[in-house]
Amino acid sequence: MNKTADEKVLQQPHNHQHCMTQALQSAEKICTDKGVRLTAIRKRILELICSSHKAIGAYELLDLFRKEDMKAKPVTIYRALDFLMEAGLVHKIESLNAFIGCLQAETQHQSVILICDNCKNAFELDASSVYKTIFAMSKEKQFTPTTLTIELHGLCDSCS
Amino acid sequence: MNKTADEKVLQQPHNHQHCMTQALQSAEKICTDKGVRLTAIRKRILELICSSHKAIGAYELLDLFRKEDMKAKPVTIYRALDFLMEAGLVHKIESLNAFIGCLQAETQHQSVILICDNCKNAFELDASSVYKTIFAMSKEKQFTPTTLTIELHGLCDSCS
DNA sequence: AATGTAATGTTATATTATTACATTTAGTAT
DNA sequence: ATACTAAATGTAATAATATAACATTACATT
Repeated sequence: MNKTADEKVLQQPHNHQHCMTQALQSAEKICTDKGVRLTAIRKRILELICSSHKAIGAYELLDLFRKEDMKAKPVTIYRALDFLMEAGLVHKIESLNAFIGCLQAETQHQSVILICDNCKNAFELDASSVYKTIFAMSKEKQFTPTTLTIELHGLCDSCS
Repeated sequence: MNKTADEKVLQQPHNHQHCMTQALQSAEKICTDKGVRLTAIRKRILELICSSHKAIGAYELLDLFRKEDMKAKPVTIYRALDFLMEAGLVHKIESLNAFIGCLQAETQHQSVILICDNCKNAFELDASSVYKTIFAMSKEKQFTPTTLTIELHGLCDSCS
């Protein structure tokens, strides 16, 4: 680890404000299309998640959110997370019990999540071919696949 | 779901006693080779895990183990699980917070875990090619991979 | 038998997540 | 505008999963 964790974000420096704006716009569009409501709480929690590319835990989110809404409880966060995941705006990283914002929520995608164990930045890599292979393998075993989770831990460029 | 969950186990009926015997023999061999101790607690917890192919939670294990050792505590189980995972004898299913015995602990393997959401039976499918692809993809992004988790939920042959 | 290390015992607590039910809010129909 | 309805949120409690810290015991080596 010869670079500081935040020296770069993800693979390359980027205008993070753009990520935020993009995520929020996608959220509005997706919710409108689905006919569901992106309420103030849900929107704010999405913003908090998307404020970095680091995986964030539900109780970390709660701490942040409480600064603005003292009466927030764990269930406030979990409800919002459930909604956002259902809408495809947020993904849960199972191996961390933490959450990240999705940068491609409007696009159908099948991805591997790369997780840097040093800086906790996590990002998705499209891996449709891998999905295809795994689904085919499972069907050969008479398995009917539904959800595939692929998480790769390691060190990102900045942290290695 | 037109068959009962236990009508068949995994993909085909099998002599489950053989799985147990095999797992325990592997465990002895692996521990001897590594120079670590398969104590009574560790062995018994491995047996409990391997008594079926269903993913089992730590507290379920605790309940079972307590029938034989009233003074067992959560940490008793977690310590044994840590040991068994370190030895490659048990895998954690991250998306379930549950554990399964490994049927090929002595062999180097890179696998996808197929998890039936009806009967909870889980089994590994070798997927080296998929690992290769994902590792290569990640390296292209200057990511240094360590651990890859692949979990496929769905319905097994018996339950679909 | 004395020693050092690994394993286990014991208590407490941290972390993650859900259930149940009351109340409020927002959209819809009248 | 008003009443109705369903969705969202408030609130309290608790369930489920996991770890920390320190004391004691067992085991292998000398």
